[in-house]
Amino acid sequence: MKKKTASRKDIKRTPRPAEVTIDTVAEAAGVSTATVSRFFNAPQRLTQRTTLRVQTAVNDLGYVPNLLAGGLSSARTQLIAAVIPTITNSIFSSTIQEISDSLAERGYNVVLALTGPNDEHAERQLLSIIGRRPDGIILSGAVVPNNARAKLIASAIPTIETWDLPSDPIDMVVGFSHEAVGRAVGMHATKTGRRKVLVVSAAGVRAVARRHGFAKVLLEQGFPEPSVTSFAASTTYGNGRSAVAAHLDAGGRPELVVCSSDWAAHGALDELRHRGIRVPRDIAVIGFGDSDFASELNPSLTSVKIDGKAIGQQSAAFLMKRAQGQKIKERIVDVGFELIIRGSG
Amino acid sequence: MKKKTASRKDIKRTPRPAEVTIDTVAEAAGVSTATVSRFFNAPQRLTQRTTLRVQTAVNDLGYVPNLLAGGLSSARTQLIAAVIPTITNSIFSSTIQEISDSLAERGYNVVLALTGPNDEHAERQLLSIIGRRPDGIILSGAVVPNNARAKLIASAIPTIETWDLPSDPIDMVVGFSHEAVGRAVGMHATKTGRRKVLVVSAAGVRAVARRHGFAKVLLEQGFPEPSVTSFAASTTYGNGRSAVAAHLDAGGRPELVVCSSDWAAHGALDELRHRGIRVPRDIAVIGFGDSDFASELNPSLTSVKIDGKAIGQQSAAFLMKRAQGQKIKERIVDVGFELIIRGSG
DNA sequence: CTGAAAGCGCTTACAG
DNA sequence: CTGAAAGCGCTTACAG
Repeated sequence: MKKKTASRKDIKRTPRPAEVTIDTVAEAAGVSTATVSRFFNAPQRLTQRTTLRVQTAVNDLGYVPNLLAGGLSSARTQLIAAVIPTITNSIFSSTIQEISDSLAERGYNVVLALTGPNDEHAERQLLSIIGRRPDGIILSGAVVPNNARAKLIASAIPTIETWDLPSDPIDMVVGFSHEAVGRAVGMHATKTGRRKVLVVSAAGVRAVARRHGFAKVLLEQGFPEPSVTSFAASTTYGNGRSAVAAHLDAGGRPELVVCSSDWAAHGALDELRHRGIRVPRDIAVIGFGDSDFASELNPSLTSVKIDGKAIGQQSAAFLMKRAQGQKIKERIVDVGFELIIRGSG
Repeated sequence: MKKKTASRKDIKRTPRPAEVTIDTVAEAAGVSTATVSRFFNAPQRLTQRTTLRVQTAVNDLGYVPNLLAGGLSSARTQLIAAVIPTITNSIFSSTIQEISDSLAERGYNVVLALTGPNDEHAERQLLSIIGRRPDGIILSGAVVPNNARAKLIASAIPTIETWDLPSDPIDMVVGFSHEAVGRAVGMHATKTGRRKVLVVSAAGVRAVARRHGFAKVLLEQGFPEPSVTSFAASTTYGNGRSAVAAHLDAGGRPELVVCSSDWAAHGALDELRHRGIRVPRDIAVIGFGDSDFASELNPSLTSVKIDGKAIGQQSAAFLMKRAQGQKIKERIVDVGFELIIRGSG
């Protein structure tokens, strides 16, 4: 015996809510779906008359092409993945902003992978990102677990490591040497004769690389090894204040405070002023990042400028070249950095 | 006569680079593609023996499911779109971070739409985002052009407007009243008897709403209308300094400086100290956002705290409810705010 | 618990 | 310049 429901008209499957598809548009315009597709992807191939008819149908129906279907069909998703540790206070924002801005008019969007606190989280994010088959992946400051790294390579998705110069690159690189930054700051410190140094630093690999480059130069010049106060995440204003306060309270008498961010440097400056210590006469302060406020402080802040926007531009250019099937000979670009010496020492 | 190329073996189309697909895995595991699909989406429906076979094949082949195909087929993309003006110095970061974090383990990713400087740019970003058929759209601080707004509504994608309480919501809302924030600050100002006020404000609709709420209370209490220095984008440290400097240089003698961001307030504090003006004795300063450094400043900064993380949590909860097909009765949530009175007045 | 097969909404090589 | 039709890699209602 048939079920009651089986006797109802022709309902076989639970129907999806009707979507305006390319078929709807094609029918309304009296053309084939191929023509509607060309209207969006190769408009120069249509006659004016055809263009007009499709345009009208598209407008009337409010049609928005389904990019999932398009991407699946064409193997181009117009999606760029940005892999960063967190989005909050990210020093990489300018790079991502630039990538988004410069690729937006070609229809690209940026999808985020926030690798977060641990490897499992990072791994899961990376895998789902690979599953979305982006046309490019930008890695900035994120640690890629080994398994994810292998799948990344196997995926053959154009990948750009940025804000660093990895010794064993996955694919393309647009960055600078953190070690070299540390050495440059170290040269400056030794040149100005500041022997006793407090370093306020994040614990990430890149901040540590800067710290090592810095210490290396000091030791080479016969200076004592710097004191270090380390913080798990990127250093904040409060970190700078408290690190300086604790160091001084413990009897430290530094001649220079080097911070892994301008925020921490700002905090250091304020703590020193609060204690009536003169900058740079008694103690010099150096930051990192050359934030918008660095030049506005009193005294203005010596810092290391990284051109995050240029990193974004170069990365976008790399991806567009790959998208056009061009080979890239020089796949590693060192954008360098600039030590900007200002009033703080 | 046949073309030469036509006689070569069976080449009909330019083949794509071979991808490891669900078919590859199914064959290797000796099961159907349906079973492989279930391995990922409904593992509890498989026997242990089957699970093991599929698992092995997946590992051996390094298979990563194509989420475009999955999304197209299931009409669930596991993609959440975050629509914000810019990613640089975004006050909305905490909200997006929270959404990403809380939805990550369910396989969701966040795709960005940076609406940017003008309506055309915003429109294009929104349209391509709609084309990606996200399972939810979070709007924060972005202005949605009318045409895009219509398509958004037509798309039937669950949409949440955040960080505001729009009078004519698109769908769901998780935010607070900027007007009410302004009034609260105004009440505080009148209570403390500060009659002459300088407002340092961004020109965006929300900053302006706060400013209006603020001015309204002052006028109602018989206080004079505040002076206003307005900036196009969100206010920076430098903006705060220069606005205060210009105002004082022009002969202004305010008793209170209200800023549309903590950064500007920080700049205002520094400019006042630089001029030997005591805070809060001579002039009080109030910020907005309760940034991490607000409580660390000297004097500590009075500010308005918005719980951006809570906005993200509530938004994620809304989306998950919708994803499970639940109806939401109360679609507008006012998360409120908190005026935190500290040392600066 | 598992499989065969239809279908998701596009793109594109061919043919005309 | 335009169309018919195969194919992209999945999911899922049915059937067994």
